[in-house]
Amino acid sequence: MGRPPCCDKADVKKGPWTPEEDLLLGSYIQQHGPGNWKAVPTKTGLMRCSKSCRLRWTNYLRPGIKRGNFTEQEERLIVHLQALFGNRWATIASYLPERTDNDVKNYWNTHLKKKLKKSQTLNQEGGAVTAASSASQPALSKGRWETRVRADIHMAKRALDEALASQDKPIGSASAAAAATTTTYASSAENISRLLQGWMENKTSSPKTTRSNYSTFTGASSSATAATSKNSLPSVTDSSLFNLDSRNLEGSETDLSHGDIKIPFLTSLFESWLFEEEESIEEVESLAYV
DNA sequence: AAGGGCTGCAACCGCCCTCTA
DNA sequence: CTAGAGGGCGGTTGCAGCCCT
Repeated sequence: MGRPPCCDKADVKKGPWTPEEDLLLGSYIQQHGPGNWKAVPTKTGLMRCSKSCRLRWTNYLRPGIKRGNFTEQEERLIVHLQALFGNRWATIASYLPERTDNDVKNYWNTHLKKKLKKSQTLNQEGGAVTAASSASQPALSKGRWETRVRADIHMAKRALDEALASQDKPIGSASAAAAATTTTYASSAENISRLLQGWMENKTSSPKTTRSNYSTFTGASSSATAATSKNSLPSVTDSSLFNLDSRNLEGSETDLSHGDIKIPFLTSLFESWLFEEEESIEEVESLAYV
């Protein structure tokens, strides 16, 4: 007994989006901005469900989305964040502003899972313990576990810093992204024109027009993230991050309700750890994975 | 060269949360 | 306070392209 579907399935088109549909959606959002998704299909004439429109925008048409291979730093960041937060892809993706949660999720499921499994096997043979495998380790004492979580946060933070430094690009947070609305929609015009151009080229010249080829044309500028800087990293105290309801915890591979440690405790712990002086980092790291 | 299995990713589904009337 | 609508999120599926035999 779930909710009724968001739209009448009989009238709704499904499957891959065409360039024409993308153009319609993109130009509508450029004019009106994202939101009020319910109205989008009727206003644009798209025979798509409102959710499908939102998904297409957030995962694909939205400016500032980086496509293609993940860098080693992004990879490391995902591994650390996954160890910390479990499968909360939206949270993890918020630390990778140019990637969507769907991208991160897909990358995890198709690449990193296998990679980690492989390295875990090697580690078991060799006796080493990696950060990524820590979630599957036997139960730790409370103090030990705290130390490990702390080290994880530090490592994640460091990986993020490294990633940011190497990108030499500013990072966006949800609130800052909202503030950058004007820039965002300005750049979507460029996005759409590139999209169409690519589509035309594909139609005329490419013998192997694929869905993914088409997809690459929507790789857009990073202007959506331009409004913020490295100094305004998304805070772990964001309600989104600590929206640790039962569903989230159940699905998480990292047990944040470990033993007697309750979520409010963790929240304050995270806050204090992240914003206090960076003391004894070496000590923390040396203790972390023993 | 062909075809069967595998892989990667876009899109869908359904549940949950939040907001508003 | 409550119910319903809209939006967000994570899990899963379907299919196009690739790879291997």
